[in-house]
Parts: sequence; C-alpha cells; structure tokens
Amino acid sequence: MQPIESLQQQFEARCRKLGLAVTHQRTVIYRELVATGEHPTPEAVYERVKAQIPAISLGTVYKNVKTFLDAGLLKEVSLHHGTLRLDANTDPHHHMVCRQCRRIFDIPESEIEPVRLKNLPESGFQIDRFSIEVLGVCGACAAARE
Amino acid sequence: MQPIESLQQQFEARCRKLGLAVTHQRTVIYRELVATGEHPTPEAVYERVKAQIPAISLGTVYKNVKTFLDAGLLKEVSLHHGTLRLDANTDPHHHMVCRQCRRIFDIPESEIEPVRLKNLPESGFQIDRFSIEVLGVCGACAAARE
DNA sequence: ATATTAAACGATAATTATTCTCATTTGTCA
DNA sequence: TGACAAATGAGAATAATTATCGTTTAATAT
Ligand SMILES: [Mn+2]
Ligand SMILES: [Mn+2]
Ligand SMILES: [Zn+2]
Ligand SMILES: [Zn+2]
Repeated sequence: MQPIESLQQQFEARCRKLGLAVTHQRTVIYRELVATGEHPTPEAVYERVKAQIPAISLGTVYKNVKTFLDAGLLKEVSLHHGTLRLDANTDPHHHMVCRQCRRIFDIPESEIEPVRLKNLPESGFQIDRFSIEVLGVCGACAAARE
Repeated sequence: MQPIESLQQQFEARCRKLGLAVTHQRTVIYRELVATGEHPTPEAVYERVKAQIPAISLGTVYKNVKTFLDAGLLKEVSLHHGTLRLDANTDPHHHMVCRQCRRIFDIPESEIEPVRLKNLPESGFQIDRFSIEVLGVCGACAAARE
C-alpha cells in the first residue's frame, strides 16, 4: 500500500530537498497559508501566525514568503512589480512580462483568441474585462544566457 | 472636412468633460506618458517631466496619475493591490478580482479555454505560462448596489 | 482686462510596505 | 552531545505612496 503523507510530512520533505531547515516558524507560516483559502497579504499571514507564535517577527514572515516564492511553494496573485506600472495605451491589449529584466511588452488584442469561460461565473460575478499576461523570458534575456 | 484634433486638443477636451483644469503640469505629465511607448513607474514619469518643469513635485505626479487612472485616461499594467497577495494553491488556475471589494476568487484552469496566440511572439519571447485575470464586480458587491 | 474663487500645486511630513543588519537562538549532521 | 551554518527577532533603514497646508493658478463672471 502507498504511504499517505500528511501535509506536514510533504512540507518537511520539500524543505529537505531544498536544503531548508524545518523550523517551527516556517512550518506554521506554511500551514496558515494553506489553511486560508484566500489570497492573503504578508501582513495577514503574520497576524494568523502570531496567534500561534506570539514572538514571531514580521521580518521572518517576509523572509519566508520570499523563500517559498523562490522555491515555488507559493505563487503571487497578479505580478508584483514593486511599484505601479502605467500604460497610456488605453486600446484593449495584453502584455508579455520578462521575468529576467522585468520589461513589459504589448500584445495587440488581435493577436490572442478571445478568452472563453466554459460556464457562467459562479456567484453572479459581473465581468468587465479580461487581462492576460504572458510570463516568460524576452528574446534579449534569452540570448544573453547563451 | 473633419477637423483634425491634435493630442493636445483631445486632452483638453477630455479634461473639460471631466471638469479638470488644464494645467501645465497635467499637460506635460500626460504628454510624456503618451510619448514613452513603455510602461513607466510614477517615478520615471516624474523624471521625464522634471526635465521640462524642474520645480514639479513628485506628489503632483502621483496625484495626477491617480486622477488619470480614475478618469480612464491611463491603465495600470497588472493589478496593483498595493501589497503582495499570496496563493498557496500552486495548481495552475486563474483569478477573478472584484474592483469594488478587491477580493480575489479562484477560477480552475479547466473553466477557461486555453489561451492561443495567433502568431509566434515576436522577438523570440519564450513563454513560461499565461496568467488570466477576470476583472469585474463580485456577486455580493453587485447586490449591495441594489 | 480684472476680480473672484475653487482647484491644483509645491514642500514636506506622515504612513505603509518591504528590506536590511546584527546579535542571539535553533536545527542539522557528524 | 557539540560544532556550525542557517534562521530568527528586534529594530533601523529604505522605498513607495498618501496627506497636510499655505501659496499659486486656471476658469469664469464681471
Ligand atoms: Mn501596454
Ligand atoms: Mn488562487
Ligand atoms: Zn528580458
Ligand atoms: Zn466585491
């Protein structure tokens, strides 16, 4: 029979594979992140974790969030460019974002087949528009890697 | 014959329609935003404008950027949630974002037809993945508006 | 053209988000 | 168990953004 791994065991295994120490803080941060079905801010994670580890520091939450993002244990919702990025082109269009140099390129709307939802959005969500981002590496950065 | 409106004239007309004064600062900020084909930060806009209006304040740039965003003269690239939003769900999936309450809802990947580019991306961009965001108003917020 | 006035501006303080530094503690591995 | 690198906590530092307030300016009605 297959061994059934608990979330905790899976987490520990992934940490080992990544060479990360399995600390109490790390464990609780990850557990709380999974527990909320939401898309919390680092601050919100801190609040949840602090209920269990009152002495934890917000810096520790930030550090581990970053570690988890790098490791692929977490994703960020919407690209976090650190600061607002503006676009005076108000024609509907989409974007390619290079994860190396962070540059942003336009894609004309006509280049992409229209997005289609297979079902009506649950819970009466009223759709305004779709925003598509193509994530990857731009030609220049790909070339620079040899 | 049709009158051909310069960008400047179009800008002034839109300001009047919105009840916004046509100030020198506003005019130059908008002109520079359009001039750069890029997706600049407010700071970068400030630098460009300062070359023409040395006494301008960064606060003025921020205020007008916000005004322009509200008015629809500008768009933001990627949704700017103000702070990082995390997702422990690493299965490929997409999101609906309510522009009223800013809540974020999951959409399973299976609910959306795969994105198709009609042509190969120019300039050798290597695609990693697509991120789709459905922008609109959630059921709760729509109901609350009567 | 000039006066009136609300809106916009500039300077700068305040706030919020995030990162950094460094002394201390803790997990890992021999 | 002991050694040591990694991780943590406290708090300072930085970066991004917003707020305050006295002065200037654009709009508009004389
Ligand atoms: Mn664009
Ligand atoms: Mn999600
Ligand atoms: Zn690049
Ligand atoms: Zn809502």
